[in-house]
Amino acid sequence: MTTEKEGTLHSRILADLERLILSGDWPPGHRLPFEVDLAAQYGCSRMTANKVLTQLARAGLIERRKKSGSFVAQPVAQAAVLEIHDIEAEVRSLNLAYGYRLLKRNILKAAPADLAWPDIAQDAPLADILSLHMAGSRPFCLERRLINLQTVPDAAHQSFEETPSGHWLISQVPWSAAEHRITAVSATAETAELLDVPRGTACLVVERRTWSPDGPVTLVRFIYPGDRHELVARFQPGES
Amino acid sequence: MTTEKEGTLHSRILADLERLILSGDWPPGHRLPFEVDLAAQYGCSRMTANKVLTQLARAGLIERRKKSGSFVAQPVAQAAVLEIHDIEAEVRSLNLAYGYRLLKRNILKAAPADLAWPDIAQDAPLADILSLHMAGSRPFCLERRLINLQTVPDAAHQSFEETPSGHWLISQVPWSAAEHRITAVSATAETAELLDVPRGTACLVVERRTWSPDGPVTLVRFIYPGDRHELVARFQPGES
DNA sequence: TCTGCTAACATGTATATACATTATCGAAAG
DNA sequence: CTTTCGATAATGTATATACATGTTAGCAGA
Repeated sequence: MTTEKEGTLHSRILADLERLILSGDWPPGHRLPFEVDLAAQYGCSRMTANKVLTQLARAGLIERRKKSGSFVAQPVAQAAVLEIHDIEAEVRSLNLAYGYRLLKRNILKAAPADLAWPDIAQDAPLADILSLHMAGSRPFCLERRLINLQTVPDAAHQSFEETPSGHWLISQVPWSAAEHRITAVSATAETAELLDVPRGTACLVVERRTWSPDGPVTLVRFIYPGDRHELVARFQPGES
Repeated sequence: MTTEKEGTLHSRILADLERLILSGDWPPGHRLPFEVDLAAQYGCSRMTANKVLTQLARAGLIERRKKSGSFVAQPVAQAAVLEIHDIEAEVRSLNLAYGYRLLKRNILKAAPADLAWPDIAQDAPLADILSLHMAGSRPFCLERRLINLQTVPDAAHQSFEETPSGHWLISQVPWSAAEHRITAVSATAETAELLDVPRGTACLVVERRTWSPDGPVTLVRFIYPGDRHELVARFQPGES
């Protein structure tokens, strides 16, 4: 009855239930108390219990069935949150000076042969931008970006000489869905030279496709020297 | 579950606000109506408006400030969901036969020199397991795992000759927090031989640390030949 | 026995209300 | 002119209540 936790009733109930589930005391499939019982047990109203259980259900920890009650969910496939940082912020967090260099910029009348973008028509007009992000005096990351000019026509008139295209795009396109593919490759001769690493160095490749409500926006491929970079993904059950 | 039906007031307001934000009609920084105004506008109570806004805030679409109001969030740091699949399921989804081979299994009285595990005391007893996951007749992924015997003492008595240690652990340790680090490396001579790839091949390395409520559970490093594997992370605004 | 209706039960959604919390602004005090 | 302090505005949390919805169990009737 006396839970040592401080704070709101809501968070106290939440913490209690989470602990019981995460610790395994309540195994998957176990039925938790009904809303009315929870309310009685904690001396709160059913609304409060309902909100806690709803939140647990959203977090995927429990499953709710009408008439039957609420049950501890089966531990499903882990979904970890991968934070894709802004490159400039990432460099600065390493206490290094950030630099940006535009290497190439073309307007294409059709998709390039060396970078496939499945969502795009073969003859879609594209901007094709190659640039380099620097950390201090060393190359940090090579960026190759295609922008769909049908969705973002203004990109055709941007030089991207000073501003990284990613920054500019964020200010243009509101919210978007994204998909990331992460692979490893050996640096080709060209890549190795641009990144100033030995040829064949293992590199981390992050390919991101972005959509806005209006359609595909951009495909961007980042190449990081693998020994100097890592992505971090965290999984906390019952977060938020 | 939260797949609200079309009819409910809650979901109608939610859909409306989401559309306004995602479409860019309300750009980042824009202040949305106060709870009382929303309630008036939709003819509902403030509680209902509050729940909708709370949900949008949890989804990361808006930011709430007392006294000031609620504002459309900046679409900056993208947090994408990385699905960490079970290896066996992953292999089977490629329509290949899954195979497992235990290569080495030791009980250590102290942390090994070649695989750092920051959360663990230097003299902690560990199980050290090296195994290979096969897809068809070819090596798919090399797994090196340390298990903290203080948290999972039973691991000392498991041979892991037939069952991958990951499967066994899931049945032992209920739920857990995890952190993944993803990097790229060139295959060492030993790695290359085990994976049956040329020496120096770029490989994707996924290192996962797992905690249970009782303490650190396991550190595992998966090495995939980079040209045969990719990780996928998706980001959908307004989920959960 | 099988079917179909009903009653109950648990959750889902919504309302009105109350008071707590907190950031901000402006006015009073130093 | 600066600091402090309180009023105010907005959100945060909680309550009691009401009715809707979907699911199950059990009972009635053919």
